[in-house]
Amino acid sequence: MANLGIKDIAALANVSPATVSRVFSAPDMVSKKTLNKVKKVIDEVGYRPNRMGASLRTRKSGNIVAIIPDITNPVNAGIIRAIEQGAQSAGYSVLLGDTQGLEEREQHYADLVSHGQADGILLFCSRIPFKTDPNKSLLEQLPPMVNGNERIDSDEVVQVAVDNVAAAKSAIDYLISLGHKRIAAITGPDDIASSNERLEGYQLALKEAGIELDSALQLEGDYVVESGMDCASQLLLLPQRPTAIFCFNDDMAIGVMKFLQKQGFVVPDDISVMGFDDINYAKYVTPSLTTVHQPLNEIGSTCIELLLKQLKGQVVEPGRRYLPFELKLRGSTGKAPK
Amino acid sequence: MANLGIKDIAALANVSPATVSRVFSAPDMVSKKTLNKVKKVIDEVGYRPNRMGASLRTRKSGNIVAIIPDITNPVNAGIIRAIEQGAQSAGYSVLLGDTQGLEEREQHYADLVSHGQADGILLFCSRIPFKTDPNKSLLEQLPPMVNGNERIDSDEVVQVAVDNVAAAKSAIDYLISLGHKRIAAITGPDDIASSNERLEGYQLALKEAGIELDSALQLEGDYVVESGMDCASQLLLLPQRPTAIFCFNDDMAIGVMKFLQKQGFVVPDDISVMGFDDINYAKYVTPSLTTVHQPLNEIGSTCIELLLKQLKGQVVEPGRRYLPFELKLRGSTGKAPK
DNA sequence: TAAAATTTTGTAATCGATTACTTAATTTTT
DNA sequence: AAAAATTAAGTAATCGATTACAAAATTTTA
Repeated sequence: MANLGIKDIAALANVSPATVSRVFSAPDMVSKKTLNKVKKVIDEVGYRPNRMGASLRTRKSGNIVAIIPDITNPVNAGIIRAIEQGAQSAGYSVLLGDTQGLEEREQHYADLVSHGQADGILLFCSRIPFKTDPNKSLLEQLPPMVNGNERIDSDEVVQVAVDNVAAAKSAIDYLISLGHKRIAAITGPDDIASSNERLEGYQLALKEAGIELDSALQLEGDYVVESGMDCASQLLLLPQRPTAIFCFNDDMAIGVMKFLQKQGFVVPDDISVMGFDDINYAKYVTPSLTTVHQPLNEIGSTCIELLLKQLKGQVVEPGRRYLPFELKLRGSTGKAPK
Repeated sequence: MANLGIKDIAALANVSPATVSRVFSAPDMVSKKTLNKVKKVIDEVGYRPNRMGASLRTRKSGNIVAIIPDITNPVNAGIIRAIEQGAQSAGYSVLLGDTQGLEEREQHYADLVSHGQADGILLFCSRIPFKTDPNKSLLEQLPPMVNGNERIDSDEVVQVAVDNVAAAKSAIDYLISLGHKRIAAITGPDDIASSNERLEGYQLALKEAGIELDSALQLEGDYVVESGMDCASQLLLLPQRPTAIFCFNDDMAIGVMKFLQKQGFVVPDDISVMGFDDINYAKYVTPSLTTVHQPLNEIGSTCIELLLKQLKGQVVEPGRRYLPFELKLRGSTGKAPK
């Protein structure tokens, strides 16, 4: 069964191709009688309009591409799920661009737009994957795009995220309120904007509380469990150990706890541990992990909403939009030991 | 800057559109001299060939669609990552079809193929999302497709998975070897084929060991942590408690452990707990979780490989391909108490 | 009921590439 | 150096829809 095209349907129903097209795109422009006639033919032969044909003419692919560093990261997966949902109900499909953090791949996926294979970009990385002309304003060079969860250093980009500075600060404020003074931070890689923002919040909170910064308490991790373990072991070797460790994601916090426990420390009695993200398993480790909750669903749905707006031709004010974080106080943090 | 098309490039370079086309698709069919001439124009004006135009003509979209019940499930995410990798390096893009388990959505995504928006399907569900004509053979009605990780009841479909029967059986064999006789199973929803297969393996192992099946020890869960907790509480109410609990995924096993511990039981001294999947966090819960490892990367890469083969026009023998599972013996299982 | 207004349908150009086929240019053979 | 063989380039049809515009049919108005 060679696939039938709009012209075949038109012939079978004794109408013009234009009419068949209108049956789909503007059914109330065609009379009841012909509408039924055409519809009948359509489902008799099982006709499906070819999207490539339409896309070529309309210059809309109906796809958006989501560029993310790693889909196995539960934070990203949660966001993507919400995006997929929103896109689907607006008639869009989502192209998954898992980059493994490689710039080359970020560009590859961004290029889908210039090839007409996608109409817009949801970007979860901290660099702009285009060669841009520094003479012109960014705004007029970018395709419809929303930057989510990460930070791009430009106020001409539409951005959606949690206020990482404020979130980290409020995490540290909480630890300080428990009496902690020696508070370590295990950061993410230093080319990740959100990690740097969290670091800023950490330092801000300590300064405000009049606690001196100690660079020995600031370690760079890479967001995986093992790296939490490594950093924890370094911290334990310090002449003056921290009484609390704030990790910039939950995975590292889990690694820290695991390592401390292996060494015979009791969390939180000896050392408090705090994470960031509030992944599902944070509740179920032992002790349950105190952490900063990120509203993944809301992040995802806001991103897609703002992108869809742009795709409809509406103007979206560039700049950052902050979504509310929430401290989840659980079992891994407690009063500072004296 | 209105976007330039192949004709514009041809005009600028003083060649025919055919030649420009060949610069991309068959560069060694064009002479060095013209090749350079055309290439120069191409990157002077930043020309990007429009994929819709090409797709329309070639009837290949360059997309494949991955239909999965839930991207936030780490098992699915791991598989998808491998798929994305393989697809990308073969020049394909992946459309993400997260269905939330809804048949309607499965169909929606499968339809992308009949609309020419995707060339093939990677299906991780246990039903075929097409209306099929029972008179003809399935084989000739299906588009290029691979069914992964789940089971479809037809030997005309290309399938890739772990042998769930054997995997579950060997899990139970192991528990039996530790002296357990009262072994509970917490299954997945009963419309999930893989769950039913695991159940089969469970029952098979018990029978072979001459242990009588006890329907009170077989509870249906739904693969989330809370459901593990619920089922655990039911099992504890039994007059004769199990000494080991085999959960059909790790999340439920984590829930079971958490609940048992809350009730003051010691895992594994009082009750052993075993999971299935070997998600990343299985290693990091306390005690670490004994489970059945699924080779996510290999599942994903095998799926995409078999699909790409079909897309290249090669014939792929339908039927199941089993990938090796592995028992991960960790801290949550131990000798049966006497 | 004829004219005007409105609704419905049709015609044909168009989107941007690919490719079978033809023609032109170049190289090889004799 | 002419003929044959090979390589390079061009011509024009084609993929399947959409849509501006024109024409026909229908309804409303006077």
